[in-house]
Amino acid sequence: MVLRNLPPPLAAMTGSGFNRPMCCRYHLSTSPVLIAELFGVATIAPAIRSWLPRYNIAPGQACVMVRGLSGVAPPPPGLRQRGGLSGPLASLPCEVATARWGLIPRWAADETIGVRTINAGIETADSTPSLRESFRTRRCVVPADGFYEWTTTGGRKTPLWIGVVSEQTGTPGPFAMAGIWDRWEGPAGAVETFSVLTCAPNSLMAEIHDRMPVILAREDYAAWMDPSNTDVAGLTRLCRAIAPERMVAHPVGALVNSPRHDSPRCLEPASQMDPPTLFG
DNA sequence: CCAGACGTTGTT
DNA sequence: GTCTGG
DNA sequence: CCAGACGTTGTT
DNA sequence: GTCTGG
Repeated sequence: MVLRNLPPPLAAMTGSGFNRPMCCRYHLSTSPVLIAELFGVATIAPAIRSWLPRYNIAPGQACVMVRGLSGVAPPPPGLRQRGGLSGPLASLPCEVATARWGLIPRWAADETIGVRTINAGIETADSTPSLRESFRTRRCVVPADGFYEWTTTGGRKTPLWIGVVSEQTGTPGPFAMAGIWDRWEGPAGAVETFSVLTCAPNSLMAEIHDRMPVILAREDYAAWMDPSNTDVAGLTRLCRAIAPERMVAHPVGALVNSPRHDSPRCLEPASQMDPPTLFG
């Protein structure tokens, strides 16, 4: 394999491991309030206001999502101005809400299907029964500050942190993974869940995996989340890999391996010798 | 028609 | 709910 | 994704 | 080895 897009030390330690689900851990340290501000979202669900920064989010856990609201008129531009609402979603009624990672279709007999719907391939999202209705009418974005992937070299597994460079600032910052959601009525009440869409990888991600999460361009947020948008072909076209130049990756320590560890140390760059061996 | 599945990934 | 298999 | 469990009985 | 929990 030719490794062109990772820095040489990173390229040297990546191996061929292409048999895992995609994007199964991620990091969101930006607060929902700031996400709302950056995205131009007017509504924040009360339950999400107590969200604390997370550095190691795993499937099955409560997460943050942004979704379009049906039957709510957008505020007129004047009111938008007075409310200080700007950003890519200022013209679309949206809310920042919470949902569990692992989509449970509304018709499911039990919630066990949720362990297999962490990701949804864009190639089949509009045809497969579990995902089709959500793809057509219940699209969302899942804000993140980074995600993790594991790469195996000579039997040794190394976690990588992967970030996305903001077009505004030129530095890694919050980004939006494309998702779909549903609401399932369970014995203990309603459960809202989501799945992260995946697509074919760009050249950087291809060194690590054969899939990558769909990361939306800011100018596409509103079209993606508009519940009245029925242009399936157009929606599908939005779900393509972002440019590799907009991604950064570095190895991190084994701390992140356990979902019980959830601290800023999970992000800390590790040397390629990490974990240290007896003889360095 | 009913019954049963319904997902991701890749299968080194 | 919606599709496939029988 | 990784870590960790992986059984029986029956149930204040 | 395989499944669940996080």
